[in-house]
Amino acid sequence: MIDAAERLFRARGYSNVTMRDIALEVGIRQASLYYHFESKEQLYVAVTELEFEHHQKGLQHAIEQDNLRTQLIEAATWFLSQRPVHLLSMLHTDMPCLSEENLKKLSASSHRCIFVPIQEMFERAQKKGEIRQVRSNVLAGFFLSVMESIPLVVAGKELAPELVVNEMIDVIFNGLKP
Amino acid sequence: MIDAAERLFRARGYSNVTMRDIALEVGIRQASLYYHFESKEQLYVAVTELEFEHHQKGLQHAIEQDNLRTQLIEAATWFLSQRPVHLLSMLHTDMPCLSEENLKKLSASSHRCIFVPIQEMFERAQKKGEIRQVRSNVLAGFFLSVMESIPLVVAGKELAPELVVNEMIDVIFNGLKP
DNA sequence: ATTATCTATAGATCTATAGATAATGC
DNA sequence: ATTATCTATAGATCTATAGATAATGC
Repeated sequence: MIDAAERLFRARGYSNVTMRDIALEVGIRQASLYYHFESKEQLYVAVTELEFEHHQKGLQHAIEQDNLRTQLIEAATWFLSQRPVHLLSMLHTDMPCLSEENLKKLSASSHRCIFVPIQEMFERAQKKGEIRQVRSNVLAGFFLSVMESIPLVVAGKELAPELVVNEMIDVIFNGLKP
Repeated sequence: MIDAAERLFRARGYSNVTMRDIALEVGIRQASLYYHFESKEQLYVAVTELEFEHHQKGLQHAIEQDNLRTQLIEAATWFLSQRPVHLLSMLHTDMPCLSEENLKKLSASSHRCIFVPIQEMFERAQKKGEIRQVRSNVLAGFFLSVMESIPLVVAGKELAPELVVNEMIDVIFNGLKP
Protein backbone atom coordinates (compact mmCIF):
# COMPACT_ATOMS: atom_id res chain seq x y z
CA MET A 1 0.00 0.00 0.00
CA ILE A 2 2.74 2.41 1.01
CA ASP A 3 4.74 1.00 -1.85
CA ALA A 4 1.98 1.45 -4.43
CA ALA A 5 1.43 5.02 -3.28
CA GLU A 6 5.14 5.74 -3.40
CA ARG A 7 5.49 4.36 -6.90
CA LEU A 8 2.57 6.41 -8.21
CA PHE A 9 3.38 9.66 -6.40
CA ARG A 10 6.98 9.47 -7.53
CA ALA A 11 6.09 8.67 -11.12
CA ARG A 12 3.39 11.31 -11.62
CA GLY A 13 3.52 13.80 -8.74
CA TYR A 14 1.05 14.51 -5.95
CA SER A 15 -1.73 16.18 -7.96
CA ASN A 16 -1.64 13.75 -10.86
CA VAL A 17 -2.34 10.74 -8.67
CA THR A 18 -5.83 10.14 -7.28
CA MET A 19 -6.79 8.00 -4.32
CA ARG A 20 -8.60 5.85 -6.86
CA ASP A 21 -5.36 5.24 -8.77
CA ILE A 22 -3.65 4.07 -5.59
CA ALA A 23 -6.57 1.88 -4.51
CA LEU A 24 -6.69 0.30 -7.96
CA GLU A 25 -3.01 -0.54 -7.72
CA VAL A 26 -3.50 -2.06 -4.26
CA GLY A 27 -6.61 -3.94 -5.35
CA ILE A 28 -9.10 -2.35 -2.96
CA ARG A 29 -11.74 0.38 -3.29
CA GLN A 30 -10.85 4.02 -3.06
CA ALA A 31 -12.76 4.64 0.18
CA SER A 32 -10.94 1.82 1.95
CA LEU A 33 -7.73 3.79 1.91
CA TYR A 34 -9.28 6.17 4.42
CA TYR A 35 -9.35 3.42 7.00
CA HIS A 36 -5.54 3.48 7.03
CA PHE A 37 -4.79 7.13 6.25
CA GLU A 38 -6.82 10.10 7.27
CA SER A 39 -6.27 12.05 4.05
CA LYS A 40 -4.47 12.04 0.74
CA GLU A 41 -2.07 14.63 2.06
CA GLN A 42 -1.26 12.57 5.13
CA LEU A 43 -0.67 9.50 2.96
CA TYR A 44 1.69 11.51 0.76
CA VAL A 45 3.59 12.84 3.74
CA ALA A 46 3.89 9.42 5.36
CA VAL A 47 5.05 7.77 2.15
CA THR A 48 7.53 10.50 1.33
CA GLU A 49 9.02 10.65 4.78
CA LEU A 50 9.60 6.89 4.75
CA GLU A 51 11.22 7.26 1.36
CA PHE A 52 13.62 9.90 2.63
CA GLU A 53 14.59 7.76 5.60
CA HIS A 54 15.09 4.84 3.25
CA HIS A 55 17.55 6.91 1.26
CA GLN A 56 19.31 8.04 4.41
CA LYS A 57 19.89 4.40 5.33
CA GLY A 58 20.94 3.57 1.77
CA LEU A 59 23.50 6.35 1.80
CA GLN A 60 25.17 5.01 4.98
CA HIS A 61 27.16 2.50 2.97
CA ALA A 62 28.48 5.27 0.74
CA ILE A 63 29.44 7.40 3.75
CA GLU A 64 31.52 4.55 5.18
CA GLN A 65 33.91 4.58 2.22
CA ASP A 66 37.24 6.17 2.97
CA ASN A 67 37.67 8.62 0.10
CA LEU A 68 35.37 11.06 -1.63
CA ARG A 69 35.55 9.50 -5.08
CA THR A 70 34.41 6.10 -3.81
CA GLN A 71 31.78 7.77 -1.63
CA LEU A 72 30.31 9.59 -4.60
CA ILE A 73 30.36 6.49 -6.80
CA GLU A 74 28.61 4.48 -4.10
CA ALA A 75 26.06 7.25 -3.51
CA ALA A 76 25.38 7.42 -7.24
CA THR A 77 25.11 3.64 -7.43
CA TRP A 78 22.62 3.72 -4.61
CA PHE A 79 20.43 6.35 -6.26
CA LEU A 80 20.53 4.52 -9.58
CA SER A 81 19.49 1.29 -7.88
CA GLN A 82 16.35 2.95 -6.48
CA ARG A 83 13.29 4.54 -8.03
CA PRO A 84 14.21 8.11 -9.02
CA VAL A 85 13.37 10.55 -6.21
CA HIS A 86 12.75 13.49 -8.55
CA LEU A 87 13.64 15.74 -5.65
CA LEU A 88 13.53 18.94 -7.70
CA SER A 89 10.01 18.17 -8.98
CA MET A 90 8.90 17.23 -5.49
CA LEU A 91 10.16 20.41 -3.93
CA HIS A 92 8.89 22.60 -6.73
CA THR A 93 5.56 21.04 -7.75
CA ASP A 94 4.34 18.74 -4.96
CA MET A 95 5.34 20.48 -1.75
CA PRO A 96 3.42 23.71 -2.39
CA CYS A 97 0.21 21.64 -2.49
CA LEU A 98 0.66 20.68 1.14
CA SER A 99 -0.17 22.53 4.35
CA GLU A 100 2.46 24.88 5.72
CA GLU A 101 3.16 22.41 8.49
CA ASN A 102 3.68 19.39 6.26
CA LEU A 103 5.74 21.43 3.85
CA LYS A 104 8.12 22.35 6.64
CA LYS A 105 8.24 18.77 7.87
CA LEU A 106 9.09 17.29 4.46
CA SER A 107 11.54 20.03 3.54
CA ALA A 108 13.39 19.39 6.77
CA SER A 109 13.25 15.66 6.16
CA SER A 110 14.67 15.85 2.65
CA HIS A 111 17.38 18.17 3.85
CA ARG A 112 18.38 16.00 6.77
CA CYS A 113 18.14 12.61 5.03
CA ILE A 114 19.49 13.42 1.58
CA PHE A 115 21.12 16.84 1.32
CA VAL A 116 23.11 16.87 4.54
CA PRO A 117 24.72 13.41 4.15
CA ILE A 118 26.07 14.41 0.72
CA GLN A 119 27.12 17.82 1.95
CA GLU A 120 29.05 16.24 4.82
CA MET A 121 30.93 13.95 2.43
CA PHE A 122 32.27 17.03 0.69
CA GLU A 123 33.04 18.77 3.98
CA ARG A 124 35.02 15.84 5.32
CA ALA A 125 36.94 15.57 2.05
CA GLN A 126 37.81 19.24 2.32
CA LYS A 127 39.06 18.84 5.88
CA LYS A 128 41.25 15.91 4.76
CA GLY A 129 42.60 18.02 1.90
CA GLU A 130 41.22 15.68 -0.75
CA ILE A 131 39.57 18.55 -2.58
CA ARG A 132 39.85 22.30 -2.56
CA GLN A 133 37.52 24.75 -0.83
CA VAL A 134 34.19 25.24 -2.58
CA ARG A 135 30.98 25.95 -0.67
CA SER A 136 29.83 22.47 0.41
CA ASN A 137 26.14 23.21 -0.02
CA VAL A 138 26.79 24.28 -3.61
CA LEU A 139 28.60 21.00 -4.21
CA ALA A 140 25.81 18.96 -2.66
CA GLY A 141 23.18 20.72 -4.80
CA PHE A 142 25.43 20.26 -7.77
CA PHE A 143 25.80 16.52 -7.20
CA LEU A 144 22.13 15.87 -6.44
CA SER A 145 20.79 17.83 -9.38
CA VAL A 146 23.13 16.00 -11.71
CA MET A 147 21.89 12.69 -10.30
CA GLU A 148 18.33 13.82 -11.08
CA SER A 149 19.20 14.56 -14.67
CA ILE A 150 20.77 11.20 -15.46
CA PRO A 151 17.56 9.35 -16.32
CA LEU A 152 16.82 12.20 -18.74
CA VAL A 153 20.23 12.28 -20.39
CA VAL A 154 20.19 8.53 -20.78
CA ALA A 155 16.59 8.36 -22.02
CA GLY A 156 16.27 7.03 -25.51
CA LYS A 157 19.97 6.30 -26.05
CA GLU A 158 21.64 2.95 -25.47
CA LEU A 159 23.85 4.54 -22.86
CA ALA A 160 24.60 2.90 -19.51
CA PRO A 161 23.79 5.15 -16.52
CA GLU A 162 26.92 3.89 -14.71
CA LEU A 163 29.00 5.17 -17.58
CA VAL A 164 27.40 8.60 -17.31
CA VAL A 165 28.00 8.61 -13.56
CA ASN A 166 31.66 7.80 -14.05
CA GLU A 167 32.13 10.51 -16.63
CA MET A 168 30.37 12.96 -14.39
CA ILE A 169 32.36 12.18 -11.26
CA ASP A 170 35.52 12.39 -13.29
CA VAL A 171 34.55 15.90 -14.38
CA ILE A 172 33.88 16.88 -10.78
CA PHE A 173 37.38 15.85 -9.78
CA ASN A 174 39.49 16.70 -12.79
CA GLY A 175 37.48 19.35 -14.59
CA LEU A 176 37.18 19.72 -18.34
CA LYS A 177 40.59 21.22 -19.01
CA PRO A 178 42.36 19.20 -21.70
CA MET B 1 -2.60 36.64 -21.04
CA ILE B 2 0.17 34.43 -22.39
CA ASP B 3 2.35 36.00 -19.77
CA ALA B 4 -0.04 35.36 -16.90
CA ALA B 5 -0.44 31.75 -18.00
CA GLU B 6 3.29 31.31 -18.32
CA ARG B 7 3.94 32.72 -14.87
CA LEU B 8 1.36 30.46 -13.25
CA PHE B 9 2.20 27.28 -15.16
CA ARG B 10 5.88 27.74 -14.45
CA ALA B 11 5.35 28.49 -10.78
CA ARG B 12 2.94 25.65 -9.99
CA GLY B 13 2.90 23.17 -12.87
CA TYR B 14 0.20 22.25 -15.35
CA SER B 15 -2.19 20.39 -13.05
CA ASN B 16 -1.95 22.84 -10.18
CA VAL B 17 -3.13 25.78 -12.26
CA THR B 18 -6.79 26.12 -13.22
CA MET B 19 -8.25 28.16 -16.03
CA ARG B 20 -9.91 30.17 -13.29
CA ASP B 21 -6.54 31.03 -11.77
CA ILE B 22 -5.31 32.31 -15.10
CA ALA B 23 -8.48 34.28 -15.82
CA LEU B 24 -8.33 35.85 -12.38
CA GLU B 25 -4.77 36.96 -13.04
CA VAL B 26 -5.77 38.43 -16.41
CA GLY B 27 -8.86 40.08 -14.98
CA ILE B 28 -11.49 38.29 -17.05
CA ARG B 29 -13.87 35.38 -16.46
CA GLN B 30 -12.71 31.81 -16.80
CA ALA B 31 -14.93 31.04 -19.81
CA SER B 32 -13.54 33.99 -21.74
CA LEU B 33 -10.21 32.26 -22.07
CA TYR B 34 -11.86 29.77 -24.40
CA TYR B 35 -12.44 32.49 -26.95
CA HIS B 36 -8.65 32.70 -27.42
CA PHE B 37 -7.55 29.14 -26.74
CA GLU B 38 -9.48 26.02 -27.53
CA SER B 39 -8.40 24.13 -24.42
CA LYS B 40 -6.22 24.28 -21.34
CA GLU B 41 -3.81 21.87 -22.95
CA GLN B 42 -3.52 23.97 -26.08
CA LEU B 43 -2.91 27.09 -23.98
CA TYR B 44 -0.19 25.28 -22.08
CA VAL B 45 1.46 24.07 -25.26
CA ALA B 46 1.31 27.52 -26.89
CA VAL B 47 2.71 29.25 -23.83
CA THR B 48 5.46 26.71 -23.31
CA GLU B 49 6.56 26.67 -26.92
CA LEU B 50 6.85 30.46 -26.94
CA GLU B 51 8.87 30.22 -23.76
CA PHE B 52 11.30 27.77 -25.33
CA GLU B 53 11.77 29.97 -28.37
CA HIS B 54 12.31 32.93 -26.09
CA HIS B 55 15.14 31.06 -24.42
CA GLN B 56 16.60 30.04 -27.75
CA LYS B 57 16.78 33.72 -28.71
CA GLY B 58 18.18 34.64 -25.30
CA LEU B 59 20.94 32.05 -25.64
CA GLN B 60 22.11 33.48 -28.96
CA HIS B 61 24.14 36.15 -27.20
CA ALA B 62 25.91 33.50 -25.16
CA ILE B 63 26.65 31.43 -28.27
CA GLU B 64 28.34 34.42 -29.91
CA GLN B 65 31.05 34.59 -27.26
CA ASP B 66 34.38 33.23 -28.41
CA ASN B 67 35.33 30.85 -25.62
CA LEU B 68 33.42 28.26 -23.63
CA ARG B 69 33.90 29.83 -20.23
CA THR B 70 32.36 33.14 -21.34
CA GLN B 71 29.63 31.27 -23.20
CA LEU B 72 28.64 29.35 -20.06
CA ILE B 73 28.74 32.46 -17.89
CA GLU B 74 26.53 34.34 -20.38
CA ALA B 75 24.15 31.38 -20.66
CA ALA B 76 23.92 31.17 -16.88
CA THR B 77 23.41 34.92 -16.63
CA TRP B 78 20.59 34.64 -19.16
CA PHE B 79 18.82 31.86 -17.27
CA LEU B 80 19.17 33.70 -13.97
CA SER B 81 17.69 36.84 -15.53
CA GLN B 82 14.54 34.95 -16.57
CA ARG B 83 11.81 33.15 -14.67
CA PRO B 84 13.11 29.66 -13.82
CA VAL B 85 12.15 27.13 -16.50
CA HIS B 86 12.03 24.16 -14.12
CA LEU B 87 12.73 21.98 -17.12
CA LEU B 88 13.09 18.80 -15.09
CA SER B 89 9.70 19.30 -13.41
CA MET B 90 8.13 20.13 -16.75
CA LEU B 91 9.44 17.04 -18.46
CA HIS B 92 8.66 14.79 -15.54
CA THR B 93 5.37 16.10 -14.13
CA ASP B 94 3.66 18.28 -16.74
CA MET B 95 4.41 16.62 -20.06
CA PRO B 96 2.82 13.25 -19.21
CA CYS B 97 -0.50 15.07 -18.73
CA LEU B 98 -0.55 16.05 -22.40
CA SER B 99 -1.60 14.13 -25.47
CA GLU B 100 1.01 11.98 -27.17
CA GLU B 101 1.21 14.49 -29.98
CA ASN B 102 1.75 17.55 -27.80
CA LEU B 103 4.22 15.68 -25.67
CA LYS B 104 6.34 14.91 -28.73
CA LYS B 105 6.05 18.49 -29.93
CA LEU B 106 7.16 20.04 -26.64
CA SER B 107 9.91 17.50 -26.03
CA ALA B 108 11.31 18.26 -29.46
CA SER B 109 10.96 21.98 -28.81
CA SER B 110 12.78 21.91 -25.49
CA HIS B 111 15.52 19.79 -27.01
CA ARG B 112 15.99 22.03 -30.02
CA CYS B 113 15.71 25.40 -28.25
CA ILE B 114 17.51 24.70 -24.98
CA PHE B 115 19.41 21.42 -24.92
CA VAL B 116 21.01 21.52 -28.37
CA PRO B 117 22.38 25.09 -28.13
CA ILE B 118 24.21 24.22 -24.90
CA GLN B 119 25.35 20.88 -26.26
CA GLU B 120 26.81 22.59 -29.33
CA MET B 121 28.77 25.02 -27.16
CA PHE B 122 30.53 22.05 -25.60
CA GLU B 123 31.04 20.37 -28.97
CA ARG B 124 32.63 23.43 -30.53
CA ALA B 125 34.88 23.86 -27.51
CA GLN B 126 35.99 20.26 -27.88
CA LYS B 127 36.80 20.74 -31.58
CA LYS B 128 38.86 23.80 -30.70
CA GLY B 129 40.69 21.84 -28.02
CA GLU B 130 39.48 24.10 -25.23
CA ILE B 131 38.26 21.11 -23.21
CA ARG B 132 38.81 17.38 -23.28
CA GLN B 133 36.49 14.76 -24.75
CA VAL B 134 33.42 14.03 -22.63
CA ARG B 135 30.07 13.08 -24.14
CA SER B 136 28.56 16.45 -25.07
CA ASN B 137 25.01 15.45 -24.20
CA VAL B 138 26.15 14.44 -20.71
CA LEU B 139 27.76 17.84 -20.33
CA ALA B 140 24.66 19.67 -21.53
CA GLY B 141 22.43 17.73 -19.12
CA PHE B 142 24.99 18.36 -16.42
CA PHE B 143 25.01 22.13 -17.00
CA LEU B 144 21.24 22.50 -17.34
CA SER B 145 20.40 20.45 -14.28
CA VAL B 146 22.84 22.46 -12.22
CA MET B 147 21.20 25.67 -13.46
CA GLU B 148 17.86 24.27 -12.28
CA SER B 149 19.18 23.63 -8.83
CA ILE B 150 20.61 27.07 -8.20
CA PRO B 151 17.38 28.69 -6.95
CA LEU B 152 17.14 25.82 -4.48
CA VAL B 153 20.70 25.98 -3.24
CA VAL B 154 20.43 29.73 -2.85
CA ALA B 155 17.00 29.64 -1.17
CA GLY B 156 17.00 30.95 2.35
CA LYS B 157 20.66 31.97 2.45
CA GLU B 158 22.00 35.42 1.69
CA LEU B 159 24.01 33.99 -1.19
CA ALA B 160 24.22 35.67 -4.60
CA PRO B 161 23.24 33.35 -7.48
CA GLU B 162 26.04 34.83 -9.63
CA LEU B 163 28.53 33.72 -7.03
CA VAL B 164 27.17 30.19 -7.11
CA VAL B 165 27.32 30.21 -10.92
CA ASN B 166 30.95 31.28 -10.86
CA GLU B 167 31.92 28.63 -8.36
CA MET B 168 30.09 26.04 -10.39
CA ILE B 169 31.66 26.95 -13.73
CA ASP B 170 35.04 27.00 -12.08
CA VAL B 171 34.48 23.44 -10.90
CA ILE B 172 33.44 22.39 -14.41
CA PHE B 173 36.74 23.68 -15.80
CA ASN B 174 39.25 22.99 -13.07
CA GLY B 175 37.65 20.21 -11.05
CA LEU B 176 37.83 19.83 -7.30
CA LYS B 177 41.41 18.58 -7.02
CA PRO B 178 43.32 20.76 -4.57
C1' DA C 1 -20.75 42.43 -38.64
C1' DT C 2 -17.20 41.30 -35.72
C1' DT C 3 -14.85 40.88 -31.56
C1' DA C 4 -14.42 40.04 -26.86
C1' DT C 5 -16.48 39.52 -23.06
C1' DC C 6 -20.23 37.76 -19.75
C1' DT C 7 -23.64 34.39 -17.15
C1' DA C 8 -25.19 29.89 -16.52
C1' DT C 9 -24.54 25.25 -16.51
C1' DA C 10 -23.68 20.34 -18.11
C1' DG C 11 -20.79 16.63 -17.26
C1' DA C 12 -16.79 14.67 -15.24
C1' DT C 13 -13.83 14.07 -11.52
C1' DC C 14 -12.01 13.83 -6.78
C1' DT C 15 -11.77 13.83 -1.75
C1' DA C 16 -13.83 12.38 2.13
C1' DT C 17 -17.71 10.62 5.11
C1' DA C 18 -21.61 7.50 6.64
C1' DG C 19 -23.20 3.35 7.35
C1' DA C 20 -23.52 -1.68 5.98
C1' DT C 21 -21.15 -6.11 5.81
C1' DA C 22 -18.09 -9.85 6.09
C1' DA C 23 -14.22 -12.09 8.25
C1' DT C 24 -11.23 -12.84 12.28
C1' DG C 25 -10.01 -13.47 17.15
C1' DC C 26 -11.41 -13.89 21.91
C1' DA D 1 -15.76 -7.12 19.52
C1' DT D 2 -12.54 -5.70 16.23
C1' DT D 3 -10.66 -5.10 11.86
C1' DA D 4 -10.80 -4.26 7.13
C1' DT D 5 -13.30 -3.92 3.58
C1' DC D 6 -17.51 -2.48 0.72
C1' DT D 7 -21.45 0.63 -1.46
C1' DA D 8 -23.39 4.99 -1.86
C1' DT D 9 -23.10 9.65 -1.94
C1' DA D 10 -22.42 14.63 -0.43
C1' DG D 11 -19.92 18.54 -1.59
C1' DA D 12 -16.38 20.76 -4.02
C1' DT D 13 -13.91 21.58 -8.06
C1' DC D 14 -12.67 21.92 -13.00
C1' DT D 15 -13.01 21.92 -18.03
C1' DA D 16 -15.62 23.21 -21.64
C1' DT D 17 -19.93 24.66 -24.14
C1' DA D 18 -24.19 27.46 -25.20
C1' DG D 19 -26.17 31.48 -25.70
C1' DA D 20 -26.69 36.49 -24.31
C1' DT D 21 -24.66 41.10 -24.39
C1' DA D 22 -21.95 45.05 -25.01
C1' DA D 23 -18.51 47.57 -27.55
C1' DT D 24 -16.02 48.56 -31.83
C1' DG D 25 -15.36 49.32 -36.80
C1' DC D 26 -17.23 49.64 -41.41
